[in-house]
Amino acid sequence: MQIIQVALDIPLDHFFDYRAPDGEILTQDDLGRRARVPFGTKMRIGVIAGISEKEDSLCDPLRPIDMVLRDLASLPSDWFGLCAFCAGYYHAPLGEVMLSTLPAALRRSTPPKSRRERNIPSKAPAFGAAPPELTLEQRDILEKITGAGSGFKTWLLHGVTGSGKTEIYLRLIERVLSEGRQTLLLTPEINLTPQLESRIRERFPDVGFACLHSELSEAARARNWCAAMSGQARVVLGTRLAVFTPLPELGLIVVDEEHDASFKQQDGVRYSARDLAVFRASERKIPIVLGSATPSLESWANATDASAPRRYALLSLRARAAEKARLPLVQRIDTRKEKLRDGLSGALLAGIEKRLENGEQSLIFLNRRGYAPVLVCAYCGWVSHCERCSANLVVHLADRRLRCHHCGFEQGVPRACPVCGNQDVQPLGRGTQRVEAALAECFPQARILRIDRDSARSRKQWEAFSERIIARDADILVGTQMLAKGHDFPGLTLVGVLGADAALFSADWRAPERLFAQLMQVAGRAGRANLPGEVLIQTQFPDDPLYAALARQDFPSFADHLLEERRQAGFPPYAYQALLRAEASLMADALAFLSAAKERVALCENAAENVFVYDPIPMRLARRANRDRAQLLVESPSRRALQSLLRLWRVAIGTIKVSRGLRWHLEVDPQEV
DNA sequence: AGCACGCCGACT
DNA sequence: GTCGGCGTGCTC
Repeated sequence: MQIIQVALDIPLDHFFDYRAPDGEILTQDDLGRRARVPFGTKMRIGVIAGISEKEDSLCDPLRPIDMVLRDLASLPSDWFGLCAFCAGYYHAPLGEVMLSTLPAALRRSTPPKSRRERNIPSKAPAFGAAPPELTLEQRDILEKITGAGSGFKTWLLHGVTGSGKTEIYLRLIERVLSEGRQTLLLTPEINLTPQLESRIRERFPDVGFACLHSELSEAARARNWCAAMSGQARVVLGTRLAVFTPLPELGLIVVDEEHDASFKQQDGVRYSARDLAVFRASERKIPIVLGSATPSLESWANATDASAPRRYALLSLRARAAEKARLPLVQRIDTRKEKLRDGLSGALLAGIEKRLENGEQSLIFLNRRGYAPVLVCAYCGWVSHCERCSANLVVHLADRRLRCHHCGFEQGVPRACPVCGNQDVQPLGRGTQRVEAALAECFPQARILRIDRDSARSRKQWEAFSERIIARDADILVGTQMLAKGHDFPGLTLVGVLGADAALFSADWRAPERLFAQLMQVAGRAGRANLPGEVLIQTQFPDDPLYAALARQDFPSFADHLLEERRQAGFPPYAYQALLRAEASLMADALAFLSAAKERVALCENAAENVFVYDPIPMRLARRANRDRAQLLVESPSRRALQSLLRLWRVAIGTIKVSRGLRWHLEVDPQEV
């Protein structure tokens, strides 16, 4: 009798055995097909992961598969390999990995009808818009990549904004297309970078193209995913979830903005799409290009560290490619010496004034939305604290609400202090709304646009803003990191940076690296066309090496400096980490669970050798939405050692009796510790 | 993870 | 007398 192993979205490490549907015999061709199976009292969709033969007498009484779904081709074996690697490395149940990476529509029995074909692809690639002339540097880099052949190699392409990374991607894609192979292009948050999509479509108008991201409708996602799997789509552009898309003729992977934190999945299976992409390229024996103006320190170390194996090859684009455009001039404004008006220095105000006179645009970057981060009572010291979180409620004056940015709780802004009744309640600190208001007062004639998650909620709104900016229908832009990504704004010649200092002294030791990347990115918004750009950074610490390196636009020396610090401190990338996180209604329960887990490390034979286990501690945001959160860090200089401990440890943790309502999960290579 | 089974308190 | 609380254990 046939035994069919079916992967189901159940947090257990094994598959479930079924027999074939009555009167049917499955073939190897059914491996990788979806199947509807009875499970408990209900039907579920799973993936057929194994077919074997066993003598009838040895078989447990198995339930039959209800139906093998043959509407789609079978999932290919390299897809199984990728899922298995992901499950193994991130210690997630394999069935959960396999099912959660399928488009939701395919996890149901009746996937959406494939509607009329859109952008019918012709197999022969036709090329559209004439490509721009390459610079010497670009040509050199392309020669290096193509000269290395079509086998596995990881390239780290380091190039500042505007240096022409995208053109390199397009040329590589062109080449891969002409070889009859597919390209997978991963990008962080697609709604902020619609111009990448349009550039690809323009350049390759007759080539099958599909994008994959969470803003697509369920049906569209399933359709595009199928187009990728069938080979109809030759170029696939997507966010992190697209790394799992089956691509039968994959010839190249590109990860743009490879340092971006959004490549790491933050819930469910906590994988890094960038790292999985490198694995996938190595398995498929194809090249992969990681591109960034500010590579992650992990990648930078892999490409430059002389004391470690060089896993990546570094390619640098130093010059801006576009028409004689120069790097922006970065200046620091010492706010200890200057008197500020509503947080704005005279130099910055003068700079804005000048741009207004010249009909150019200014951008004020402040990574804090809302009007003010907290409301305080000047009399009794009451602060607007969230009832459910260990965080303050942010003042949103636009709609007179206090809002928690962590749990969504909100209430009206009180007229008086809820504790002592004093009327003197004041917003403390500054967010984008407050800066917008201050600028409106300073420059009543200016057209000011505020762009943050509150004002640009959808891709549509964001695009409408973009169009207004490009049409010069705005003079001053105030915004968060949303503004740092995306479109080129040709009229923009001044970038002002406010409130960046906090990241220099953050408890999160990755904060400086993120700040540098953000500032580099936002600085790159200034002066892209023929107009030279200027960046003014307001700071109390103008001598900080971060700002000094930024003023020189010198990522390599800043990265080398940080890497040296990390090496001495034994931090990643010179150590490998994993976190065990727990959350419960009571902090004591979460901590008790983690302590029990720590004790069980001793049960893991000698796998704990060379692995350091810290003590359980409350998380930085200790309480969120009425749940107390704590974590336990484990760390090792050896990835292998860490992995072998995690394998045993996870099983041992599973034996801990947990009180109802306690949740836990393991996170490998955490972003924030 | 769901979902059933199961064994003890306050209600028509 | 039952409706329902959530503790425990299983799902091929």
